[in-house]
Amino acid sequence: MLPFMNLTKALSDENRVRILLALSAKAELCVCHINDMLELAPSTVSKHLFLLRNALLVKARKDGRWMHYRLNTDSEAPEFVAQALEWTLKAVADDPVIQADRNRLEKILSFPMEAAGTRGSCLAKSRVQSVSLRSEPGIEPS
Amino acid sequence: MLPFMNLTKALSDENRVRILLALSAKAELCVCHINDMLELAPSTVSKHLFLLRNALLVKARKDGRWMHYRLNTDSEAPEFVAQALEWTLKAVADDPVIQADRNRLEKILSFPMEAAGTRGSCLAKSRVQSVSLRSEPGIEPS
DNA sequence: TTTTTAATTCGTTAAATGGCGAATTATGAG
DNA sequence: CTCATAATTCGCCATTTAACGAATTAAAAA
Repeated sequence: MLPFMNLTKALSDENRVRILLALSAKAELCVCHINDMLELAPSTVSKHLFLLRNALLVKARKDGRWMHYRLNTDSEAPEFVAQALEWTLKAVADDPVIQADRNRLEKILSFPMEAAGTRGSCLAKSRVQSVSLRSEPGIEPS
Repeated sequence: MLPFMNLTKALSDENRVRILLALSAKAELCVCHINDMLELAPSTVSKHLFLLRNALLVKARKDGRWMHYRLNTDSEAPEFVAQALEWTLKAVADDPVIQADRNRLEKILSFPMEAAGTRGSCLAKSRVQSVSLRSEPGIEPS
């Protein structure tokens, strides 16, 4: 019961669901990018990530001083976790909030020094000029 | 987003999950039987049932002064609700808490006036002699 | 009609949860 | 080594939520 309840509790917060969907779009994200996307304090995001990890929904990889999170789609993952992910991603993929997040993420990831892939990115935070959270789809690229 | 969050919040409480699994075993249950099974105040159970209904996980049918709840497996139910039910029932079906609930439910349902199916049952509450909640499977029939 | 009973609604309380900032830890840069 | 930065942990506050009992509503029984 406990693993299942950890999972449902993890899914019961909107910001945590937003994190999962961001990860579904990008395969792997640095914590600082998630911070930027959610516009929440790092300590808050850190707690969310802990709960997601505790629920086995995500895994973390340390790279220097950066932590990269990804969906736990590994084969060791329990089946009910895989099903939860599948279900969740499908259920909210088209939601306006999620679509706006995707747009924001693109902006955030494009900042550092061209598409370097991984690295040199967390300075971006100070530069992201408040892209107006949760504006509807047509935010205009630039 | 809101319908999905209503759903995950509904699933994030253990007692509500227990209700769902009880319904999965019996197809339809009177509120008073759920009260007995959970050993919670009627007002508490009522609120749980409201949240489950709000999440579209269950439906209610009024029969005289009794309310019968059942899983929402109707074809009108959104697909993500059906998937949530399928996922949930499978994930915890074998859990000790759920198994104990099943045993308790059998006892509770056997009380009224033989297997009348629907009716005359809620006097049972005062008669159920505290069957020791959450004892492991081997509770002994009688 | 009056009484009893099933269920819900309402009001209150205690516990859990989400949020933040400050302090801490770990690692790379100067 | 010293400083800066990414992330986490800790302590606190505001909000939410689960639980209860009392009051209310609805329907059958007396």
